[in-house]
Amino acid sequence: MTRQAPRPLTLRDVSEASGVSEMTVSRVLRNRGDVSKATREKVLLAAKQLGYVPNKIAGALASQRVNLVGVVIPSLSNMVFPEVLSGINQVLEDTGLQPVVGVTDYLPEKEEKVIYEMLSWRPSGLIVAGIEHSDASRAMLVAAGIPIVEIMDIDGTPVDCAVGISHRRAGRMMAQEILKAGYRRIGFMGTKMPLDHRARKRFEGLTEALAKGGIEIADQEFYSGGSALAKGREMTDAMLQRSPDLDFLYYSNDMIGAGGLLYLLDRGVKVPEQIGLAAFNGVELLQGLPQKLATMDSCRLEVGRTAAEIVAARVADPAAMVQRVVELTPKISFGETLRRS
Amino acid sequence: MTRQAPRPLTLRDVSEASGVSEMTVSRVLRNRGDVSKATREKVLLAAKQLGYVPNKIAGALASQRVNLVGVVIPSLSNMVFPEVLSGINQVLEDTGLQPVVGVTDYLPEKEEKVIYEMLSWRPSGLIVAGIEHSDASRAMLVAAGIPIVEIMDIDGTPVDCAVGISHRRAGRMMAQEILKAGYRRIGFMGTKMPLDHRARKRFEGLTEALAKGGIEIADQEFYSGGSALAKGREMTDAMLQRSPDLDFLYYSNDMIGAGGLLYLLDRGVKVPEQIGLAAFNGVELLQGLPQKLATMDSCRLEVGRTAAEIVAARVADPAAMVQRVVELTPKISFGETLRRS
DNA sequence: TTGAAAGCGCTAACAC
DNA sequence: GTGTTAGCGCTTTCAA
Repeated sequence: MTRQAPRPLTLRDVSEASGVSEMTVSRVLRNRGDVSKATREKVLLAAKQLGYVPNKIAGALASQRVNLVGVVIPSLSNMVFPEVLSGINQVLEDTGLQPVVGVTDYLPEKEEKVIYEMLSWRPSGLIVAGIEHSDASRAMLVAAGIPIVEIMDIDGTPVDCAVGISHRRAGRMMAQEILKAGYRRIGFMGTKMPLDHRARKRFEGLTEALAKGGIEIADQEFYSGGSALAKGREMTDAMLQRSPDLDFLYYSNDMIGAGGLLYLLDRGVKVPEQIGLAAFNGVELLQGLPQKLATMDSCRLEVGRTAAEIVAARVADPAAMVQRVVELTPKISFGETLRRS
Repeated sequence: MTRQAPRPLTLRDVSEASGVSEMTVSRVLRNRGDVSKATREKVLLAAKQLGYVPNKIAGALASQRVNLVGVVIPSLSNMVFPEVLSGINQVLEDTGLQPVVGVTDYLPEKEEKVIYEMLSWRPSGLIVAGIEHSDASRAMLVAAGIPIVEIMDIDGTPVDCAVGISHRRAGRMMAQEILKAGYRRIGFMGTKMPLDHRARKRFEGLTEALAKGGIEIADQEFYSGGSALAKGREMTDAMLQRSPDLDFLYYSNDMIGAGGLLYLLDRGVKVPEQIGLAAFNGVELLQGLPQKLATMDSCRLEVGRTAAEIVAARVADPAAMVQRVVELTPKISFGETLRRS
């Protein structure tokens, strides 16, 4: 039942097997410096035959260089974060840098822990979702002395760099479209927001811009946990029971929006004539719904790509000039659930 | 624009600041050995004031222990893998072990690269999705001398341990239900399968068991890329145009199944009377659909948890007796799209 | 083009 | 309870 744990191979083993000094073996394996073709081949052969896998721990300690980039995100179950990861991956793949993911579950204490753990591996850079952090987290980030990119939100003061959209502005933009379309009795549904700062900012932007048009949110409902699609149905049902006169429903994410849409269609409600709908994120899923939901693109892939590019540039040249705050512009997609004026 | 990169703090800095030897500082910071309360507090204070973050690279090299567990999965955009990760996380959280994720995009060459990179960090264990690997990958896994758990598929010979369901059996189980319900003209839709061994095995199990009932797949269609929900619609449309006499559609995953269901409901097709439907995975999303789709649970959370438990047990005690192959049983959920006999 | 020596920051093992 | 010594497996630096 026990698997024998053989002593892992070292450079020395390859050195002895090939009759070449450890130093030269190291050079061959890293493609550094000039090594004669003959030596190179001897070394490569020996390494392959032995099945040698270099020890990056020792390498990193000796060279003081680590090809790791920490990525700290709140969740993996919300599809938006894997998408950001994809963008990061795409860019890092060509740079020799490797992302290492940490998940915080939206908890500041856990974020502290994750950041601490990551920094203890001395990564070359760190990408962190959100621009709000505990004092302790900020202090660690500042002291780390590596490129830090805060992503997905630019409403605040970044530790170092920030890439993302303004969620307040996104909320305002949607509010303006809602007003322009002539909707007046507006209901809001979303996650409980104490810790989801981006959802909160969208809500604030929305209410602020609606207020300028002389309108207040007529009803609101929050959820946490469970199947978002099902929650969208439930909340929509509950809200329309309570406030049957609503003519517009804004959902803080696409999944609950999709649930709401399916619910209304089931009921034979005419969308967008009787009730208009809009959501947020622009997830791919929406493409398959019976009716296209109005939403806003949160630029997830581009956020990831840009953040990774900044890190890569700064790793390559610590003095590189990079734009400190990159604001991306969410595009509204009107779909078929928002009356056009 | 440049951020000064201060020399990172070392144990020595804490030692000097606190007037305690490096060794004792190390002991305090790791909660090892007996240290007087007074010393401990002096050290902790100094460490906190300086903002010291231990260097795990040096620690790992010195102690020959790394609290990392590699997790190799094909994709992050397919929700099933984040769910497995959740299970792994839940268990590892209490053990001091940390998952490190690598993504292969279903490509064997990339899997090799990812495994190689991971092993070069000398993790304490490795969890790999799938039981099919290139010879090179297998060789590395065998030679690593650490606990290896292959997950999500047990139809094959594991390198070390395996946890998951039998996809062949899952395919057979569903076929038996389809036959029992009296469906006869069956269409299959799924991803292109050359590299998705689990989907292929489900397909094989399905056809095999149908054959025993004297039935052959009447039509089939494969896709890759794009929004799965939308693809489900498109494929269903295409297939029913081509083979209007089908009375059952089997989808190799829930997303395309959901797309197909929405399509049929749009068209006013009576499900499951006119056409029966079934899919695979048991994702949460299905809860919000207008009609509950028949599916099978792939036990993702439990797979993750069990794999992590095995790794944790073997890390704690390399001689620990663990079950080599853990077969979980997928539960059929009949939903409302499969006629009951 | 190759090799030898020194040391990265920490911990195991042993002394006191 | 605390300190000292000797590496961990590599890479840097310098010499040949």
